[in-house]
Amino acid sequence: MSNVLVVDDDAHIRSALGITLRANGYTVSTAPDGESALVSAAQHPVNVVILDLGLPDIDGTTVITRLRKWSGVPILVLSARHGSNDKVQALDAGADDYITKPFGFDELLARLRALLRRSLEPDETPIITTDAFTVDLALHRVLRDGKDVSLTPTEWNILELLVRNPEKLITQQQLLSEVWGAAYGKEANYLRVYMAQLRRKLEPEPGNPRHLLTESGIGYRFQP
Amino acid sequence: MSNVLVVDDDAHIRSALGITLRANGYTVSTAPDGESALVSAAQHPVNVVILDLGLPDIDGTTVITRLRKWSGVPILVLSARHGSNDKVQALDAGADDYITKPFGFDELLARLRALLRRSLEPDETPIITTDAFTVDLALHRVLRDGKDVSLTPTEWNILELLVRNPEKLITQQQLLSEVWGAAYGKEANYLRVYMAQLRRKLEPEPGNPRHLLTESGIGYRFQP
DNA sequence: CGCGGGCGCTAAGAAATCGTCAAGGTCCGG
DNA sequence: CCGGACCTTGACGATTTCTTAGCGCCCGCG
Repeated sequence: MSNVLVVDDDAHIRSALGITLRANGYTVSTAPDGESALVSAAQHPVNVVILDLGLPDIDGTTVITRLRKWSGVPILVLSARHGSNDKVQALDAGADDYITKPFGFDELLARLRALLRRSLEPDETPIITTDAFTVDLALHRVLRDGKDVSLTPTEWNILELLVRNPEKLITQQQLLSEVWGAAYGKEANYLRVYMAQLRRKLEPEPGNPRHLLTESGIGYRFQP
Repeated sequence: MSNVLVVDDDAHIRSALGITLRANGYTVSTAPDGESALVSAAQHPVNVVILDLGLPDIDGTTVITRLRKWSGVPILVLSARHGSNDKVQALDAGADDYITKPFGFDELLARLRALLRRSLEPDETPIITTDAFTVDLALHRVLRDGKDVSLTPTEWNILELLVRNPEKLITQQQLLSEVWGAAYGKEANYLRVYMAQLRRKLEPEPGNPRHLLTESGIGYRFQP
């Protein structure tokens, strides 16, 4: 989940925001002043910064400017000041949004979601590649020699489970209960049938598999 | 220079905003209601939209939702309502910022700059083309051999979901809950009926589809 | 060497899913 | 009130997928 850095000199606000944000699934770090905020932001990656302008050490606008020197992280400004001058300065310094106190938590959360929606990286497609074939988990697709291979639902379920755990041994029990259901603990025969089909569709040499390996008596393993 | 689309039913506000924006170097187009706003945004590229929520024809959040179906353009909402519910709904529908009236022009301009800073490139054309047909997501139109194909609302919803996720397998559950609602998880034969109709209208050879593919037991896939 | 268990492989029947058609049903404008 | 557009629903063979049984192989073991 997303990581939020809360910068505010008031310990009560830090605590309240921290609790609310954590309750909504964010991980939270806090800083009481500008210097420590900049240090904290530099030390571990942050997805969004909530920044109170009234800091004891540095001017809030300066914090924004210094942060923007090296980071493009979205910044949401909190401020007690309603004057439009402050807003313009903060926004032009590089802030992305500006809320005046008092504010509603649900509005703050909605604005946070809007900011994170923008900065969410173009979704990384989990793609697994081997010498012989390519599995695209997001598209739900398998390629071999550039052509896509059509798998039945059961074949796909087995392949997905194996491919999501590369090099890891998956026991027959795991496979059976994951794909067929908990009641099918004894039907090891199914596995032989479907592993044979998968190898026939994916392995260059089905009789001598190099990626879908058998661990005799225990289960199967996917080798990238 | 950046192109701004101003959507407001009040001609005075349109005029005042237009003058102010042009004085600041923006090019401006305007729309008095939701429908014309959507058409305008579809016809020529827009860098940012300023949207009043109180429109005469469509609900403001609906405008946002429909725009977001095909465009990632930043949206700045103007509203007379201060209630946090409205804000949350608009922001979660896809808006990027929200100002309540009355507002200062300099604040509006600063927020506009903040939005434009993030999105340099104008949005891409939301038109998907295949050998057989062309789908214009913005205008809700489908062309085949240069001729308009008329689709029913349900047909369009299905096609849109598939076409917005090219090459991606969409499960029957996804299609049913997106198009009919979450309660229709089991009515898989609706899909068969409508996929047949879509193929009859769009595929050169409906019995042997090349773009609207079936993944037996799982769902459907659009192949450009 | 003979035996048995686990595995690879095949194929046929059973079951589920799919494409297709057509018969209502509903809603709305003329 | 009627007609048309649209959505539901049921039924049918055609196709795909699942299940099950059978056979031969390899390998460890008595």
